Amino acid sequence: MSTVPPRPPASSSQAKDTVSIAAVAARAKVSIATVSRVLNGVSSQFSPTTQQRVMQAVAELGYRPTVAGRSLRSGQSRLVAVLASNLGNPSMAAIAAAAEVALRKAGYVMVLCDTHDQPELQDEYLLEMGSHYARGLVLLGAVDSPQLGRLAQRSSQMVFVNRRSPVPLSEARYVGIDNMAAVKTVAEWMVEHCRGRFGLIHGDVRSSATRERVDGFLDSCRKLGVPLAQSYIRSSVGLSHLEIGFAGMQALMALKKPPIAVFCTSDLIAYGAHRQLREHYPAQLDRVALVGFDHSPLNSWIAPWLNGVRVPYGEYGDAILRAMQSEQPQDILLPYQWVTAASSGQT
Amino acid sequence: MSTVPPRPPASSSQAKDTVSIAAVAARAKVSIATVSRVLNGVSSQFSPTTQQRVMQAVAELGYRPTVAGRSLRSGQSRLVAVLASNLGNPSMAAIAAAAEVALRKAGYVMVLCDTHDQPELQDEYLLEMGSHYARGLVLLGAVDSPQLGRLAQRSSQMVFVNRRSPVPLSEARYVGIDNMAAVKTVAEWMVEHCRGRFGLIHGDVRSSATRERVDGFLDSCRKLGVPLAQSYIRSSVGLSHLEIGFAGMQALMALKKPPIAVFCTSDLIAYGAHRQLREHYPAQLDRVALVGFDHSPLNSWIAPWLNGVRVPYGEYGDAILRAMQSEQPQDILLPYQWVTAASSGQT
DNA sequence: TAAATTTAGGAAAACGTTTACCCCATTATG
DNA sequence: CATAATGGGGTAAACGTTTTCCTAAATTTA
Repeated sequence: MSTVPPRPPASSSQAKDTVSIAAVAARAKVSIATVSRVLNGVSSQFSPTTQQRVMQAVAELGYRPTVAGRSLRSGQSRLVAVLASNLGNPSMAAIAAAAEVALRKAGYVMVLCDTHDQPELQDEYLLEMGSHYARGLVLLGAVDSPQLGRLAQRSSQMVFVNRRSPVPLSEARYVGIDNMAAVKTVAEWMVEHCRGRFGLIHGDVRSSATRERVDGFLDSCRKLGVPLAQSYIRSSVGLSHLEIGFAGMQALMALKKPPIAVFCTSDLIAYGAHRQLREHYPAQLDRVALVGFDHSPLNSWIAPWLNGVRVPYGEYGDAILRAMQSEQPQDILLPYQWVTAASSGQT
Repeated sequence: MSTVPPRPPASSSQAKDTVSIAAVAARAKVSIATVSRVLNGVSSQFSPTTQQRVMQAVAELGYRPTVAGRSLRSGQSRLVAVLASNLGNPSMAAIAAAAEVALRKAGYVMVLCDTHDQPELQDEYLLEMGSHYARGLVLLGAVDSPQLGRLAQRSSQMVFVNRRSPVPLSEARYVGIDNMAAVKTVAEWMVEHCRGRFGLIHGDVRSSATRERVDGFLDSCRKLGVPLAQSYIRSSVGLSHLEIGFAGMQALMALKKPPIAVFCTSDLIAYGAHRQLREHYPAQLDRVALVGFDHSPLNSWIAPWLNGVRVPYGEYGDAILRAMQSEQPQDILLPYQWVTAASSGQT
């Protein structure tokens, strides 16, 4: 890990047609200070003529403040970094897209990074964004890394999404789903529809979201009087969610009494489980109910057989923005929705 | 459209713990010029002791050059903007993710924007990125807009991806698929498997990619002696690809002699078509072959029934980088792959 | 009318880099 | 030995903003 990033590659030549604030000032026959003040709306009032002259010069020259000068002086920027742990995951991509819209509307510019769940890469990005004077850091699936703790008390706001901070922080902003309540709904549905004959396939428990879902689900089952035997709980480390589902379902179907319903802690896991059934247990395809978590809009088109908890990815954007801008650090838990295969038909 | 963007929101206080090049120079007991030169590897050699003193000071202080100062001085930055026309489209998200990895490896930082296919938004982003001294502009589905032409001869490199520049440019860099060759393969397969009994559902022809695919396909069919009747060609404007597929398939199935194979110019359209069959013509579900274009890795898991052209999204990253960095503007056509439902099982 | 207060706007100092221009010491060349 | 060439490294001038002082004019108050 190199401490100092490379300099920008040399370009042909400095574009000299850039119009600076000095040019505007000259054209409007005022000082550059006045131009800056008018544009930033600082200092109570100006004479109407001055204001108008400045605005006209700005319009005529097509002036737009250079970001570098501005941030150098002010020590701030409009950049907000979103560090996703895995952009290949459609749900993360959906959140990133929603964040982009919300940030854009608030005047920020989003920088999107993929940490690939690697602490070194996350650190590299954290440092890089620090040197950009990034206004905010949105961690979409944070991993534990040396810089994470150090940057906690920095001026830029950190927001943790879906996965809580792996290090204890004094100021923790969090956006996510009420996993506990959601899996309680799942557990109730499963108990009602198939007493005792259900299983669980989950992802890596190092993710706080997965942990909450697994623990909450098992806990709810216990409280409902239908505790889950260990052999009906499956996972694997080092595999993708798709493969975890594929392998997990294989193990479950090999049991003496295979489940007739399976809760998968993500849609991707459910896709994998479905493929296992389709390829090796086609007769059971319609008899084993699958429950996912995410419920991408695509599901109603290509995976209508999937029940699950719908996570409102579209609402993440505004929520992230609110969490970032709020004076006091706060948790935002978004409302989820329970979707059954029967009801998912309407778009 | 406001010409001048808002200034960054006021923050609590300027973080004063930032370590500048001056601090490094003081600690190493050299001038700041020397520090800069050592770090940037400019000017042939330094005495080993100097070099070592500087590096040690850098390490001890954890120094990292401030981006604003650097780009203000040099008129360049390591930012590369990717302007996507619709991040909700999984294939665009996939390309963006691939681009991020490639750019990152080359020392760039990706800024991701969603233009929502709106010229005004695209212009806004183009201007914004200009004021960031963006090193490159990657247009992932460009639309025609006033600024697009003006920025052509700018210092930052423009790369058009999948959709060619809507305005004639002297220096056009393009990355995409060889649509012509791909649809020829599709046409041949369809003619061989179902003489004359096939249809076409396509998206908005304002996209050059769609246009190439439609024209190429029809042309290939004609050359193969099986021209396509107008009633077997369907599209709709203003709908999402999913809905276009749904509606298009409905129209095709209502024909006196419905097709037994349908070419959809994108996977999403094929998903929509499949849903139409599933919901309203379940008896035909296994009898009508669908051909898509994209072939997301998810297909083998949840849409194994889909044939199609696989677009190597993973390779877009490197290709975009090459196109951006190459001295001479060039087109890069990536190799595609023909995938049939039968063979898509592996992976 | 003179003094006190407000107001509009200019001059200049930062912000953190890179780099053109030096100067000094050392070595090579005549 | 004198001079030219070289290498190492310091000084200071940019880059384009924002903002702190200040000043001069305009307004209010006594």
